[in-house]
Amino acid sequence: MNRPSKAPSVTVSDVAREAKVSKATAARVLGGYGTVSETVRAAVLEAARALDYRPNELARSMTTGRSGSIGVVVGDIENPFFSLAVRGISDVARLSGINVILANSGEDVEAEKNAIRVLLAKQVDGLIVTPAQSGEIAHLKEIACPLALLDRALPELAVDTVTVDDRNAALRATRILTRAGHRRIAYVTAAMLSGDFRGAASRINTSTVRERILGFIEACREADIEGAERNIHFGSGRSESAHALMQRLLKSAERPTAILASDSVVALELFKAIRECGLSIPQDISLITFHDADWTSVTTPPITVIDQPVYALGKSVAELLIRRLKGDDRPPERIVLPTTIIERMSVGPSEA
Amino acid sequence: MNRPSKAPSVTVSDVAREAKVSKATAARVLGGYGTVSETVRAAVLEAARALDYRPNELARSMTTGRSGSIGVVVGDIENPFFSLAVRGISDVARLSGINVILANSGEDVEAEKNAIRVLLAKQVDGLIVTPAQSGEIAHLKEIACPLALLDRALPELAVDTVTVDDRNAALRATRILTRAGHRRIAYVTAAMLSGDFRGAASRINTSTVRERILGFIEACREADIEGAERNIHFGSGRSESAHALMQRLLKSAERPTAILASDSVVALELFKAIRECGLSIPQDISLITFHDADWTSVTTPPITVIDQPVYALGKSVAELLIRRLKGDDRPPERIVLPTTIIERMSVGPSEA
DNA sequence: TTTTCTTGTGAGACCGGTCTCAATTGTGAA
DNA sequence: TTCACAATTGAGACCGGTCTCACAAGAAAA
Repeated sequence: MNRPSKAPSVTVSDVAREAKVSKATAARVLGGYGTVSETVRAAVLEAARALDYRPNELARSMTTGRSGSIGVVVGDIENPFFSLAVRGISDVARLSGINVILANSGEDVEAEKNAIRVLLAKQVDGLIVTPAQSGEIAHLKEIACPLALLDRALPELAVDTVTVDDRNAALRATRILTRAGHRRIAYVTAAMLSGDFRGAASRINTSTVRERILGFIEACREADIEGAERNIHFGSGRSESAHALMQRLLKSAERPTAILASDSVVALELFKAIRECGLSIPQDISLITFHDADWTSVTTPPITVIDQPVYALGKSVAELLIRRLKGDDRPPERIVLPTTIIERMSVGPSEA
Repeated sequence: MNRPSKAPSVTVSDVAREAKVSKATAARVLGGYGTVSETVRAAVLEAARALDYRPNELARSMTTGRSGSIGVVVGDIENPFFSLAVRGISDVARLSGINVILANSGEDVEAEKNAIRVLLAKQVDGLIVTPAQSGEIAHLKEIACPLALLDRALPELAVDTVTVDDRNAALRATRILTRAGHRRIAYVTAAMLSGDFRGAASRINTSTVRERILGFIEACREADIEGAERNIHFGSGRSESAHALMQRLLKSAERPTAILASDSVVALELFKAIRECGLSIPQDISLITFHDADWTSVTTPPITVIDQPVYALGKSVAELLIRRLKGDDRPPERIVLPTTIIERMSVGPSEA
């Protein structure tokens, strides 16, 4: 086995010769199209078995124009949020006999562009993307095959989109914090901001980020907290700089008494940073995070989370995309899935 | 944008016509092979730009026989162990301009067979597999392209393989437990066992599982613990039945005072089950797990783990496979990466 | 100046399938 | 018995690239 060189693969012609029929006929039974008599069908099948014929999907795709696979571009496959969503996508795809080519953008637009280019060159039938940045979406606009957006909507892009009710989720979560008496509340996200923020949330194009911020600000406003915009911290992923940023935040005189984290990776980093600073949850600081990652229930204290239907998120985009692949041409749909908040033990009353 | 129907894609011929050269010449500059004069090259490039030519990777693959992509079949992409290994693979692949088609086997042999069939039909240049079961490997033997094994070796299969020193790791971890005075120690793994076990570890074909068990038994033997074989529990994944199995284990009269878990997913389930049973770590029960998953350091108490170089594991197999893709034909290599144990707070002295 | 290489280019086969179209045969209807 | 029509089958074009081969032209060598 394992001859790295050429695999003298068996083709339809070989099978046809063996079965003593024309290439066209053999192709018909092997490809499962057209009409063939039972006798001939049996003969061809037998010949195929004898020769151990395996169809060349590439050749098939070339003529049909369909490759039977979809491309998925996510920010970071290591983030359990995406792993789970991808599972949802894969499961649905498998049921339709479609397979998934996965690409990682690392939340970098250039990598994203490149991944899309490669996937398109591979003739994927459709694409599911979690756009890394909001500013640059020209490359998404010019995609000539069905496209669906996962978790992050782009208002300028009229395509199938599945998100969660981020704004409302952020609003409710923040309210839990304000009602516990907190007034110095920070929102910490891994998202990068292109350009300057200065409170103009409407300028943020990525829906997920914008909506959450709007919800956060709204809750703060309800509680008469001013300048909530200043407590929004971008770019807090798993990097060195992010860690430093968190340390600075936690050690500042204006240290927040409560934090809302945009995903479980950020939350875990925050959790560690909080501990490193000798602070404790929820006495010194309260924490709520998006995504009910599996570890959030086993920490001490367990973390209050915004439970997003992540698997369903993946499942839904995949269904939307596949439906479109099958020729459906309704106007683009924007599905918003509901979230629930699981209150655990990481929120305490404000000391201040 | 987004016409789901036909994309009247621009071909080499179109570019050739536009540039007023032959198809062969246009193909030469577009494909980057052969020799072309500067003038003509510029003209073709210009025409390609004007027409927005995008190569059809499929067509290219068909003639060259190489698809420029490798297939990766892992047990469960949701398991952080695999996500991280896949990251390692992707990163290496990207550097070589190769992309990765990912498939999930769900640790099921039939799904694995199917995934491999599909990937092969898509003409992947090589395969990286984490074999789900040890018994059935016929489908792996007959793979006609370079194959590399990730994390699990198969002695009968002479192909490039990268694993960790499972036996030694299990040995050292178990010793920590025996030296703390534990005598009722359980090894809990998600692996399924085909057929009966009855202590004949040598009958287990999957190296990872077998080696760990051997290391575990060896350590028990060193400490004069008899019947360690009876304390090995298979099939403890994330399923309902697994949960029931854990509950039973923890509530039995012969409840172990220490547990070694085969991966972080199993460990997390165990951690929850232990808590549900009203037991505490490390007072009532000690716990060590394979894989330094990120959450293991934030629980109370933090978990002692066997730190596997997961990213390097992925990186190495990918390098091995790609080297072979490039024509290297040395005999198959079996790389064993070292592990280290990170002692945290989940191991205490035995009460018994 | 003639011969021998290079170098650049075009024509056309080929990869392994799908699919159109025409030809052949068999069948029930007229 | 004759004809329209359905069912089967084969021949060959085609998808969009790559690649071999022959040939022309200019450069270097004799």
